[in-house]
Amino acid sequence: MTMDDRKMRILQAIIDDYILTGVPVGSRTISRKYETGLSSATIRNEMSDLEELGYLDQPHVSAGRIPSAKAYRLYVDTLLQAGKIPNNSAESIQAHFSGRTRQIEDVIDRAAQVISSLTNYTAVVLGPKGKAPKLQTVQLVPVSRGTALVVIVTDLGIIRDSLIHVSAELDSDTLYNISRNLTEQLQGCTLQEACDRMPDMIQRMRDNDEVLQGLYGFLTERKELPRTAQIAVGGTSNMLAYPEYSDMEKARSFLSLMETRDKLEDIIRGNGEMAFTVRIGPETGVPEMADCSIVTATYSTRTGHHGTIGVIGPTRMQYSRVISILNMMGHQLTEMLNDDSKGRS
Amino acid sequence: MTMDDRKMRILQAIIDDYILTGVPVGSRTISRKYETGLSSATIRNEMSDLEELGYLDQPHVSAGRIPSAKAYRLYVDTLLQAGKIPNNSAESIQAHFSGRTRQIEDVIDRAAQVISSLTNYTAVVLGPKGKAPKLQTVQLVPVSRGTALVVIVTDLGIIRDSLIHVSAELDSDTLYNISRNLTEQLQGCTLQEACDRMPDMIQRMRDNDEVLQGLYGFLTERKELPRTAQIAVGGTSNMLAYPEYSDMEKARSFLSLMETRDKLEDIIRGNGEMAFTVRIGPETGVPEMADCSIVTATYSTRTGHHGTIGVIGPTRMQYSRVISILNMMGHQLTEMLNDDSKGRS
DNA sequence: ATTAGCACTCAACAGCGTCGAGTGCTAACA
DNA sequence: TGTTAGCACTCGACGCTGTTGAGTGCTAAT
Repeated sequence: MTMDDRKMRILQAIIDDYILTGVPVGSRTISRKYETGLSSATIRNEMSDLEELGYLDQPHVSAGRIPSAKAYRLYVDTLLQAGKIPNNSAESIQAHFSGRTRQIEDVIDRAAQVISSLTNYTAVVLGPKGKAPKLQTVQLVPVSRGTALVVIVTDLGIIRDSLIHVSAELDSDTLYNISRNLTEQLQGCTLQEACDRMPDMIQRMRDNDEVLQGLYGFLTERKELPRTAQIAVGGTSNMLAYPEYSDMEKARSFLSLMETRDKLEDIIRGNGEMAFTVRIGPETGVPEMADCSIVTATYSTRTGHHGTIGVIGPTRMQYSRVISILNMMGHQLTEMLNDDSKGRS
Repeated sequence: MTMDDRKMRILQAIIDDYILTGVPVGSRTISRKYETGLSSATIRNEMSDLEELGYLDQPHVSAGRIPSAKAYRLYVDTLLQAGKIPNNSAESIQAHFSGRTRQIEDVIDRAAQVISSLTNYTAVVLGPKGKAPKLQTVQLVPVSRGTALVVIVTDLGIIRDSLIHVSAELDSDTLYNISRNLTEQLQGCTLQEACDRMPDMIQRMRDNDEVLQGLYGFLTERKELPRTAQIAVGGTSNMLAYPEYSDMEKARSFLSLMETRDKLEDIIRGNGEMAFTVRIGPETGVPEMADCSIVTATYSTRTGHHGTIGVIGPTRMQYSRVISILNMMGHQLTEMLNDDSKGRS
């Protein structure tokens, strides 16, 4: 027995209906609402076949069928092949980003909110990441007598700042000179390389021992922390609205997963820099998400780093809608982050 | 009829038991577990009195009693009067802050996590706020040809940064000179004052028109945004574990409240700078939190600004434990933020 | 190949009795 | 007068039962 066109259409109808209602769908429903040409009995036979082929599951004998992960996979694949991604709601996404100057954190945060409110699922947005960021500028800003703020600008645009102690005598000008010196010597280095070079520099620049030591300590601490990358989550409460999560225990474990940002980042970041990823149920590799799907898209910055935006929802997700929205949002972010007049990367 | 000592002890016992179990408590339980000297019948009479006085509610006639908000209020008040705040777990809080250099955001975030994991309730931590922050330093850091990063340090320590456009000719030194100039003129101003002065300055410093314009735009946008103050939430999923929230709809509205940071800030920030606040049930003024309590404490920075830490839990919260933990944490934060060698304010 | 008909299955739901925790009242007691 | 024992009563929780309805699978007819 093999998959023919009619089976395909019936499967499609079943999936559509299930996505809509969330209730196991029976042969009668399909015959009435979708495939008008056939009687329920015929549909029944086809459904029986589809079950044997692994596309349908039956919660129990006298209930309707629900699509299996395999069915969703097929569904999504044909969806993507056909390029059936509607392009509506473009302007509405833009409308949500009204302000002009924006920090990357704000943008990410906002994006997560917009996506979640547009989709009614949970949205996750990850900041840009990729090859090791390169130093562009190092600057020491005097704050008060004896303390200075370290500002480090990388091509990722991530500013890491921290107070360090400096001797009280160092005035603004001196700090500036040190900064220029440092910038010249370290420009283009990765954080790692900068760390490696510091001991050497400390040797040479005897005078400003204390400053450099402080900076060194700062760098060694920060260099291994791309972990605390920007991550924003929106609409976690949306998931509770779906009957899939009417089980409290499930809901709890899901929410607590959303709270542990580290794990969440691993899950979302996932496989590389593909434009799209759709992981369905078990494909997510996360037991807590056995009946969730994750759809991700990427955006990129001027400097060639990639960020990820993702939606987490029940397996019976409105895939085409979600993919469309993520698509739009990806473009929108890429645009915003590459256009300096509006934002910064 | 009036409140005597025995009634008080019985009420105490009822509250303790209810906090422990979450189940309406009956006269028999009290007679057996707590007030061994009296029979259940006596307790019953007393409970009947307590109900009449408004300290107990009866979910239905043949169930036990549960404490009313008024009872919790009395309970907490006597608790605070007696100064019965245990001082354990001090070291354990310290242990959770291991790293050295820390950004305020990290500290806040971490604090929320620590509190929520220690209490098993939901924790909210607000960054410092108070009188309008005063400018300390303004610095323009060159990023790439034609763009510069604005770094503004205030006595709140909040660094607001944004890219602005500058003419490509301006090199690092020029930017530095402008920065020094700006710093000299604006030091000690509030953001508002700085905004007011800018037009004047733009007149005078013709040369650097573009830079100042950009800065002006930046300031006007930022000055009204103490709203996006730092706020961190931890352990929202904890609440789902309490039977109070076994109702999905309630849980959802609670979670969605936790997601709208603006409202949340208003709720937590609450009344001024009192060392402690305990708001019980209706006292919170938030309908979604009709059966929640909110306990808050404050911490302060070297510069006299105050931040707030809060715990949100069911009305039958372990008040003494929570208050104790918040107390410790408040001290800990105050200490960390005032000690420059460990953190920065 | 499709369809109509029929027997069968099973979750959901409502009704019913039982159980047990808890109350309120009254009468007896110290 | 305050305390206690006893008893009738209430009411949610639980388990059992029968009914209903959606849905299937099979078979025979078209």
